[in-house]
Amino acid sequence: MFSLKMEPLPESFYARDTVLVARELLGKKLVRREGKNGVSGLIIETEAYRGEEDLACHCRAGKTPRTEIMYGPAGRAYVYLIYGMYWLLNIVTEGDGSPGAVLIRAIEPLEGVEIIADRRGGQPRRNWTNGPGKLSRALNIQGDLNGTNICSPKGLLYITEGEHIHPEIIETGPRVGLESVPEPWRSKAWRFMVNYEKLKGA
DNA sequence: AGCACGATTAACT
DNA sequence: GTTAATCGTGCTC
Repeated sequence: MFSLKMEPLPESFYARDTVLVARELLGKKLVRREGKNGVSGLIIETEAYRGEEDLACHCRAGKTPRTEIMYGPAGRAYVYLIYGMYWLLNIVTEGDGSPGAVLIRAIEPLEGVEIIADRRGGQPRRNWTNGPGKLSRALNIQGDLNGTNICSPKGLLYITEGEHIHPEIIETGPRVGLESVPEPWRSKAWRFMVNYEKLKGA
């Protein structure tokens, strides 16, 4: 039986305020398709990066070859390499010409757990996908996915409805790793997390 | 052309 | 708590 919940979220979901999209992505299901294999997880942590004025956003440098994707239509993957070895997955938000993106920081594995276990071998389960570089390793997300349209049902990467998250188990705080970023951007509470222990207990 | 550094992670002491 | 790994990007010369 075909389920509407399997449909990727439409571009209109992402073409809204970046901070709102970051919050609403909690509980959604991130799906990576690789041939006949599928790996997925529930999004449990995100961060918003919005506009050229946000000195933590790569867009602070304006439109460059790297940031160009964030100036285009919403619902595309912005994937970039950091520290020469970790790929980080973002989803482009806002409208054409208004740059912004949501960093996916952590997921809870749902499907393809054996594949994830292989790729994250040697690590305890709780450390499989609890960081942006780790989840990219688990889902085989690399630079070739930069620019991918994540609204396509046949795509290599997309997001569907997942679980409803009760507001009481959502936590917020400053974004991670911005020690050298000036205020007020360093302290903006644009990080959103699901308290997963409470989620499982619910 | 050269350089400093980063939205991180894992392995150290 | 501390630190190495490793390279694309944006800025300076």
